[in-house]
Amino acid sequence: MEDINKIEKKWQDYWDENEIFKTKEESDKPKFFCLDMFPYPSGEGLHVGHPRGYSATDTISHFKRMQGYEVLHPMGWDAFGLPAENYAIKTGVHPKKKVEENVKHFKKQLKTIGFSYDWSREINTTDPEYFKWTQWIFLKLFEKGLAYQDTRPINWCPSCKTGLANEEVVKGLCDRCDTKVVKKDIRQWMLKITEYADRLLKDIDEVEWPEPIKEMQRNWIGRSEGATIKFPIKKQCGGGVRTASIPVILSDSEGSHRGGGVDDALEVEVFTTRPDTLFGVTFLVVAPEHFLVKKILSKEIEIDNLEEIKKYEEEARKKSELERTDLAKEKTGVEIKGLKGINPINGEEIPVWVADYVLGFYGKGAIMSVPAHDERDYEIAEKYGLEIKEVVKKEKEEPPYSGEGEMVNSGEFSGLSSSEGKKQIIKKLEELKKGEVAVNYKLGDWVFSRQRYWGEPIPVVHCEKCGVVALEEKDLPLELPETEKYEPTGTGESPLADMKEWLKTTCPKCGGEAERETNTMPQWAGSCWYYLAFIMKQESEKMEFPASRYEDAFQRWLPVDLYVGGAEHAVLHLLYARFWHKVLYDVGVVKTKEPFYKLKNQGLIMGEGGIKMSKSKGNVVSPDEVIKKQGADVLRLYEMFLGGFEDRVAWSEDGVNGMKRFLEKIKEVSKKVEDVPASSKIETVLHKTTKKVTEDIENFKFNTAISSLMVMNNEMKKEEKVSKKVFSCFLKLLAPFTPHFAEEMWEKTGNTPSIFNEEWPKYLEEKTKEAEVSVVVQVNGKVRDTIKMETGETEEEVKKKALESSKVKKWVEGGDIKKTIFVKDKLINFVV
RNA sequence: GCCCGGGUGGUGAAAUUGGUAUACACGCAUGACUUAAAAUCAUGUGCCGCAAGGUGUGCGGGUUCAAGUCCCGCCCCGGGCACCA
Repeated sequence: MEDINKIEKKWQDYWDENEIFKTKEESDKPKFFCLDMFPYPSGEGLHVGHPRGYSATDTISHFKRMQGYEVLHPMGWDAFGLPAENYAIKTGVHPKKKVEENVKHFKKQLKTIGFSYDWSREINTTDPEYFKWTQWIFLKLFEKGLAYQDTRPINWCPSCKTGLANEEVVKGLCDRCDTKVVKKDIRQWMLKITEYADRLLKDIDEVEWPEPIKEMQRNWIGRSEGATIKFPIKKQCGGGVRTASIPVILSDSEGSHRGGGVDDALEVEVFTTRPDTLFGVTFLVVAPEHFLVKKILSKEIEIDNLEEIKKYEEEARKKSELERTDLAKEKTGVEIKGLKGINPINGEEIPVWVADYVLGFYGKGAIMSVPAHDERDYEIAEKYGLEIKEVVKKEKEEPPYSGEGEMVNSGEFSGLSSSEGKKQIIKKLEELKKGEVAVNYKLGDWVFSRQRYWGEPIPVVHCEKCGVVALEEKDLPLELPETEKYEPTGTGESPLADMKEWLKTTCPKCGGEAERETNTMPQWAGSCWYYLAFIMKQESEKMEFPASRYEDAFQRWLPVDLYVGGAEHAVLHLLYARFWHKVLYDVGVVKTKEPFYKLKNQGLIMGEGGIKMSKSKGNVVSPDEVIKKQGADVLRLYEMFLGGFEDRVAWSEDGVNGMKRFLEKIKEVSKKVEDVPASSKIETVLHKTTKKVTEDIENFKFNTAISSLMVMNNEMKKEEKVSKKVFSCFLKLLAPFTPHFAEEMWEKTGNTPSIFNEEWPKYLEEKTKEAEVSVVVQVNGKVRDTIKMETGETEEEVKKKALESSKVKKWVEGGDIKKTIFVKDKLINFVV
């Protein structure tokens, strides 16, 4: 068994020494950029999930190289982030040191599997040489006004002691540690990803990605078209004496003085996608966070039921976002008594409510309620006995009817279609200065700062005179200070804030005293542009400013032709990287709109029996073990064979053994290889197999490609002598899956290494057809016999021969043949 | 609730897109080799039936000479989204 490891090592060294897989920058060949999502080098090392994706890209890289492409197939390390830092806190070992160790281990593991990476392009996000570019891109974002500071309540993980981006919060929990996320007011750096929302949405149509991932990005961006509409708010005087109440227009106190005109009157603005239902509005609802509620609580606005509103607001505040958005719970709300809203289209007075099903952070934090045509509004209206007014003709459905249709009870707009009505009502509102066309997004700006040590320092200083000043290109990289204290403070300040010496600096603008920014970048920063780094990092050269020196290389290699990784990054890395790429496009650094042309997600590998692999269950399979026992090729082959690439699959120890057997059988066949002409039968098999393997690799159907290689091997096994020419072709087809084994067999059967310098076999369509075919004979659609015929036989001939068969006769006798269906070389069906 | 996937032997899975359902592999059974076991090799292996034959791709209908594949109505599993106005 040790043999296998030795042989594999032999070939790995051979490839290294002869630079077989090194990407040549000067090359006339067409390019192919084949990229894996680079790993976080964790202390645990590789698990079997990693090589699944990596084997696929490696197979494709070999395949493309043999087809005459210059392939860029690199690997690197996404090494900033919490695990190394947490380890440092526990042990005092500097994260840098831990990362170095982990990288070494990871790299060794990957090398043992024999992936054909061009290691001269290895990159690491924590190298100053690397992150000075991450910082440089930040400077570009800052220059363009896309990076800004803000203090607002953001998601805060009390366990990680840092702020989080929206994308990192899943169902109210921190994506990495599952701690309940809370809201916290701290100073943050934000990136204006919202400015790119439309382009991120539009351009996703142009890339070849799995549809579910595209859909997730579309949903996350969440564009909706509609209108904003302003509802004036009036106070009803006279408290409980309703009949005597006299409406008075309230002024907006933010407009300072009372008694002004209509312009500074208090208004509640709402966002709606259905302006066509404006006549059906029977009440307004504001979120508990709405400024109207704030004004009521601060007694700026007097109402009749302050206590009730106060209580409701308090309760809403206590609820987590998760509880707030739990669809199953019954909706609640309280009327704000003493206030009325005015429908701008018809002057109708309507009640105003507070309810926590309206979310403060979406749209305007307030809605116009149309119970006849919205489920949520309907629920509230039913519960509290509010008016329900139908304004869209429905066919037969029970209320609420939320579809579109002919407008009714809508004054001059009655009779219009919803879509036409939308336009006309918006037009009318614009004339009245009470509304306008609006587009709303779910996507929020990206909370970009983290209050932790192990990340890229944000390259700006705070100067008393000049404010926030960016560092200059020549001052990069801005490195992290050396320290032994990595603990997060938990106060909203990063541990860097305590490092006085590092903190103190001079302002690049005025030269006066200044302090450095103490927040660091999130882990996503480094992975936003790493694919570019692989292009820049040629021949192990350092990546140096200015950016313009890489223009030609970017032009040559972009976009990434194939990108493979897990689906879990759908709205994180894959969205962030697209955003940065578009910014770099605007800056003129890159010339393609999108970074990754084709994306494939590998399915999860489960443990034996389909149970999730986990340490606690003790069913984690280590790739090292498999390699040691069976060899890297068996591991690779098995991971490609065990199911559809994108499907979830379960590991099976027995299945692994089957792969080993397959390779042994090939060895047996190789003993029969001689310089003899190929039999016509095996010639056909070869052409068929070549066709199948070529097409299957292109379509990511590795499992069936391998099975067709097994079929071919079984065929060769039946032959007395195997033609060397045929066997050599077979090895070439096999090589992308089991590179070491193929190389060894290649040499053993008298060829000159490397097999990867060979051309990919071609097939001839006409040679994939067999001389003899078996034609199915059916009677009334049921198979009764199969007959051997020469390929291309006519209907007459087949019919004649078919009717000779006793098995067929038996079923045809005693009836007339009413109809005969004939499919050439396949089937004949008699209808009796 | 909505949007994607998917449901085929004992198991992982194939099926050229309407044309022999279960390729390939695992497992199992029997036999050979062996003192024995493992490994290996050979043969068999959807189900019912001694056989002829029947039957069979989640369930119920339909179209067709012919349906795993197309149409209609359900059920189940996986993933995503989910009070987004």
